[in-house]
This record gives sequence, C-alpha cells and structure tokens, in this order.
Amino acid sequence: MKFPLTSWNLTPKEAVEAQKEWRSLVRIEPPTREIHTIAGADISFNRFSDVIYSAIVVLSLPELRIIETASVRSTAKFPYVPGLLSFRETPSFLECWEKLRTKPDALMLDGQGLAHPRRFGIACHIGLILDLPTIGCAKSILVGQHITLGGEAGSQSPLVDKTEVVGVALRTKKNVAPVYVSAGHRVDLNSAVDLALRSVTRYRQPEPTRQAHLLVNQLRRDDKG
DNA sequence: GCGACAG
DNA sequence: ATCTTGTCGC
Repeated sequence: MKFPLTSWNLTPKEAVEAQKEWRSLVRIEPPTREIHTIAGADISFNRFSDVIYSAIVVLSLPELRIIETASVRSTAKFPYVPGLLSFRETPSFLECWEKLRTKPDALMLDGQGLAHPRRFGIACHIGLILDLPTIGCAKSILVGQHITLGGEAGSQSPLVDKTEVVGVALRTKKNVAPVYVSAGHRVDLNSAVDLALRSVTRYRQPEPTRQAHLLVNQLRRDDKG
C-alpha cells in the first residue's frame, strides 16, 4: 500500500491511483451479523463557500425509529470531482462519526458504492475505513445503464457497466425516479438492495439518508441565521 | 476530439 | 450540491 486509507492531502491524480490501490481491499459478501441498526449520512453546503455540514442519523430496524443523531460544521479541503467524491466529503463525515456514541450495524451513504468507474465509490471508501457494512444509495447514475423500469414501487433492474453488474436501479415509490443501490463494503448486492427496501417508507429516498438530509439542511439553515 | 460526469 | 414559487398529481 502506497497510500494510507485516510490520506486526504492528495492531488486528484494521486487520488485516482489510491482508489485503484484500495479497491482490492473491498469485500463483497453477505453481512457477518444481523443488522438491527442502520445509519444514514449526508452533507450540505452553500454555493461558493468551502464550509460544509455533515450529519449522521442512526435508525432501528425494522421500526426505523431514530436512535441518535450527530452533526458537524467543517471546511472542505478537496474540490468536487466526479469519481472523487469521497475525498471531499469523508473528512467531514469522520468528524461527525467521532461524535456518534451509537455505532450502527450498517451505514448508507448518499452516493455510489461499486457503481463507480474504478469500483470504489464513497460507500466503499468509508466502509473500509470503518470496517463496517456500507451501501451506496445515489439519486443519479455515475456509470452504467439499465433497462426501463416498471412504474410500480419495488420495480428494479440491474445497473450494468461494461458487461458488469455494478448495482441496481430501484423504484422506491410509484411513478417516481428510481434510486441507484450498490454494495460498498462487507455486503453483497442482494443484501444491499434488501437493506434499502427495508429502509423505505413513503418517500423516494430510504429513511437513513432522507433523515440525514433533513437534519443537515436544518443545521445549515440555522447556521446562517 | 466529443460527450458524460455521485454530491 | 445550491439558487427558488407555484403547481400538477396521487
């Protein structure tokens, strides 16, 4: 390993090399233990500002009751570059994670896992750092394609990139755009989709990331005044 | 060279 | 991601 898993002072070019190196560490397998709690994480910021807000919400399964929340205001030190999202968001996420007392059995990230050009999206990166089962649940595609989905909730189709199934397009709500689920670390695609489905209520986004999104935006607004 | 491109 | 009001549909 040339780069430690938590190297943040890298140039975009080095970051790409680091991802190629780290991707072999990712383990795609069914979760080791049953998952009774799942957390969702999200970040938010103001345009033209490097101040970013991060939030994590831990929920119980199958009740989906909020057990604990944590949030933090920090500074972004890496630009947004498609394919290198984790280098921008993870430092802030980790600060927030430190404040969390209840460590969840699994984590859902707003972004990709294996559905990434180098098969190393933010869900893989954070999963490796925390050595925790993680799944990516993105609102749009980074790589891959899928056939048209049925309009009913629960409809799904494999997300394929260059002959490889990297995730699943999942319609979580009737006649509403699907979300894209992929495995991060220590989970396989089937369990990732199952976890996502178990976390869905009446909205497009599963509760973990939806609640984290609501909380982080609340923090950002309150911080403005 | 051209188009695509998580948040 | 963020900038933003009303409006169409279940």
